[in-house]
Order: sequence, then structure tokens, then C-alpha cells
Amino acid sequence: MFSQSEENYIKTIYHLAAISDKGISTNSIAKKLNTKASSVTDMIKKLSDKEVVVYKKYQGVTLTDFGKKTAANIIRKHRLWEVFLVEKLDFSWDEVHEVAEQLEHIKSPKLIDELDSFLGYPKRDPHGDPIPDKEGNLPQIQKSLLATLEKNEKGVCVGVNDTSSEFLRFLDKQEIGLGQDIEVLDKEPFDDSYLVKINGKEMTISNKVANNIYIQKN
Amino acid sequence: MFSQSEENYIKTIYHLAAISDKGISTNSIAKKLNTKASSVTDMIKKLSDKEVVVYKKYQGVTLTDFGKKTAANIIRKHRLWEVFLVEKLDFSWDEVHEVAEQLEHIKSPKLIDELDSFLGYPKRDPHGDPIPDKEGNLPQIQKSLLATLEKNEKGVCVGVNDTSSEFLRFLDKQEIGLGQDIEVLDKEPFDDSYLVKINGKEMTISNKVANNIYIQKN
DNA sequence: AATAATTTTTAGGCTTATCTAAAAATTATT
DNA sequence: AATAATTTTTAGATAAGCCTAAAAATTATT
Repeated sequence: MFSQSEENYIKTIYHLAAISDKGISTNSIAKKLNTKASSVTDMIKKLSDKEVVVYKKYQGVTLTDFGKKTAANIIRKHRLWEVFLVEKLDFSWDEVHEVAEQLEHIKSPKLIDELDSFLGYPKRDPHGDPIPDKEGNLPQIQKSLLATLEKNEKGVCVGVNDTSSEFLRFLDKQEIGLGQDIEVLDKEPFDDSYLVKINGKEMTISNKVANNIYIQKN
Repeated sequence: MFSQSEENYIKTIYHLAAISDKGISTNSIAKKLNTKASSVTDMIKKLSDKEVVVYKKYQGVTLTDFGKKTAANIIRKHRLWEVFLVEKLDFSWDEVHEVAEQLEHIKSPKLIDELDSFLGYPKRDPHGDPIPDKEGNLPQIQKSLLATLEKNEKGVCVGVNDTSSEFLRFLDKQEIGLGQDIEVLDKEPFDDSYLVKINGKEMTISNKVANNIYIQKN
């Protein structure tokens, strides 16, 4: 059984490993967790003793298979709770993160499986991210950044990269959401902005925005 | 904002105060929380600094109004989560306590009110205990122990005193539950047991059991 | 390759919440 | 009332998780 703090480290290492494929540096963990490198070193030693990570001084850490499974389980809980909050308690997608951060640490053999069943075994969380199954398998969904679309290519919005409430509220304001059809009508070389049609509505979106929306090409 | 540990002390003092009406002793808190008297003294000092309790050395503690409101809020969360677990996630009434102990510490301005609404503003938890409202008001329900019924008196089962899973599972086995009609057919002086009719079924129950079932006379 | 810059680790402290053991105060008993 | 028993508090430790500052190792730059 892991403490909340340990779980937060495990989850963070998992997320960082998903982008970097090298050993995860002490500093990057510290940055993500808003803590100090020295605290990370301490915790890493503990997680290494518990065989959650492989650690060699000055070389960053890697999750063991056990560590990966543990991480997937925490993420499963986090995302299922997010679905619950949005579907059942009328939270909007920019409000769920903070609460799910707390709920993901609840320990109960029965709770999560019942919640999963209650929610109808959802495959994605409110931001389009896949929900790991009981065994910790996370179906890797094929998705691309909207920014990779060429002129006249089309796709469906399937996720977001930035999940900050600022960005999510911005998307709400623009009426951009999951499941919507997106077509790139033109790309503007001057500022790398995009002229797009989203759900039938024409609009211009910045390069930054285009780099934070995931689509599935069609 | 209080730590989980502080919240547990506050809740415990509240529950003890509900039975004893005198100042709550250090030892009684220690016993309930499975901790040592010295730890209780430490925590009491802290809660006193935070104006949650009134404390004079060697004289036990009393909750302030602020403390009572805080306690009611924790209990509100605990009981609403219990309703959720039973009504929505198919937990039985003997399985909910442990998980609710964890869930009651989740901090979110929005979560509990939405949960309350989602559950249809329940008035009682699965054990028949009243759920405090937002303001911390706890409707005091008029109830008596089954043991106080005389021969030929009738009532409805509205709660339990002992909420241990052993007792609750025993009640399930006997098919005794909330809302059921109970009539005392006879009292046996030899062992102070009761011959009762519960939901149309005649049975004998021990004095101990009769002292752990709450009824409303009718 | 030597030096500079950066990253990581170590050393030593702090806070929270716990503990044991001993001292102090209160309550009960003779 | 004096002594015994009990309760409560104090004193001093411990563990988890964090911190700052300094040392050590690694990486980058000249």
C-alpha cells in the first residue's frame, strides 16, 4: 500500500515516461510536483527500495513493471472519477482535475470496480484520455495534433493536450469539444494560424491552440 | 482547513459529546481513536488553538459552535457518501463505513452539494442516521430502543445502535432491516429475550439485539 | 582538457502526528 | 485525611515528507 505522496510520485513518473522514453530526471519530477530536487531524491530512494522504480544515482528513474501497473491503477481511478464528476454530478471538464486528484487516492477493493460498472465501463475520460482497465492495460489511441493537419484535411476532435482549466474554458467559449468535426480550410504562413471549420462554424485558431487539440484523421 | 487527523478528532469528540453531555475525557477520545492519551493531549492543544474546542487541563474538552458545525459537515459528507455507496454502487450497509471514512475527507466546495442533489437530498444514511444539512443542522429524530417496547407495543425499525458489520450482517441474516414493522409479542423474564414479529415473521431476539435496534413507536 | 554551468545528492532542520516512559494532577479508597 | 489508583500531561523520540544550503557528480563550453 502506498501513501498519497508516493502515489503522486508514481503517477508523475509514469506521465513523464510517456513523453520522454529516457530515464526520468530528478529535476523534471521536482518541477511537475512543485517540490524540490532534494525531496525527489529522498522519495526516489524509498520507491526504489519498494521496487517501484529502478534507480541509479545521477541517472534518473524508470518504472518497474510493478510500478507501471501501480501507476495505471491510479490513473484508472483518476479518470473514472472524472467521468463520474462530469456525467453524474454536472461538473464541467475544467473543474474535475483537482477533485479527482483527491479521489484517486481512496483505497477500496470494491469501490472502483463498482464505479466503473455504474458508469457503464467508459473508455475515455472527459478530456478524451483513455481509461486503463483493471489489469492496467491502457489502450493506446491513435491520435494526432490538429496542427499536423494539412489544408483540406479533416478529422474529429478526440482529446486535448493541455488540460488546464484556462484552455478548457477557452474551448468552451469557442464551442469546441470532443467529438466535433474539424476541417482545416487554410493555413496562414504569417503567424502559423489555422482557418478551420469546427462543427460547421468557420473560425481562426492560433498555432498554440492547434498544438493542443488532438484529432483523429478521417 | 483541517487535516484528516484533525477531522477525525473533531468527529470523534462530536460523537462522544452526543452521548455524554459532560466534557469529553482525553482517555475516551484515545480509546475511540485507537491511539494514546498523550497523542490526544497534543491534538487537543492544537484544536484549542484553532478554536475548535474549549480545553482546560485535566478537564476534558467541549466543541465550540465552530467545532460543532465543522463536525456536522464531516458527518454530512460521511453519510451522503454512505448513501451513494449503497444506492448507486451496490454496497451493503455493512460495507460502507470504511470507505466513507476515507471519502469524508475529500475537500471540494462543489462536490458534496452536487452529490446531495444527485442522491435526491436523502434525509437518512443506510443505517437510519440523519444527514446534517448544509448549515450543519441535524434533525433530531425521535426514536427508542426496541428494548423499551412493552408487550404488544408496535413500532417501525428506524435505525441501529451498533453499526459493526458483524451486527449488520446478523440483521441481514435474520431479514431485519430499516422500515420493517416490529411488534413485541412477549418478553421472556428468564433471559430478557423478546418474542417479536418482524415483517410478519415471528422470532426470538436476545436482549443484546433488542438494545441495538432503534424503532419509532406507533 | 580545463573550467564553467547545471544537475543531483547529501547533510542537517523543520513540522505533523505519533509513541513510550515518567511526572503531575485528580479521583477513589481505606 | 492520607494513601492508592487512575487519569492526564509533559518530556523526549521516531517516522514521513518536506525544506535550505552545501558538496559532489555530470554535462556543456571555451
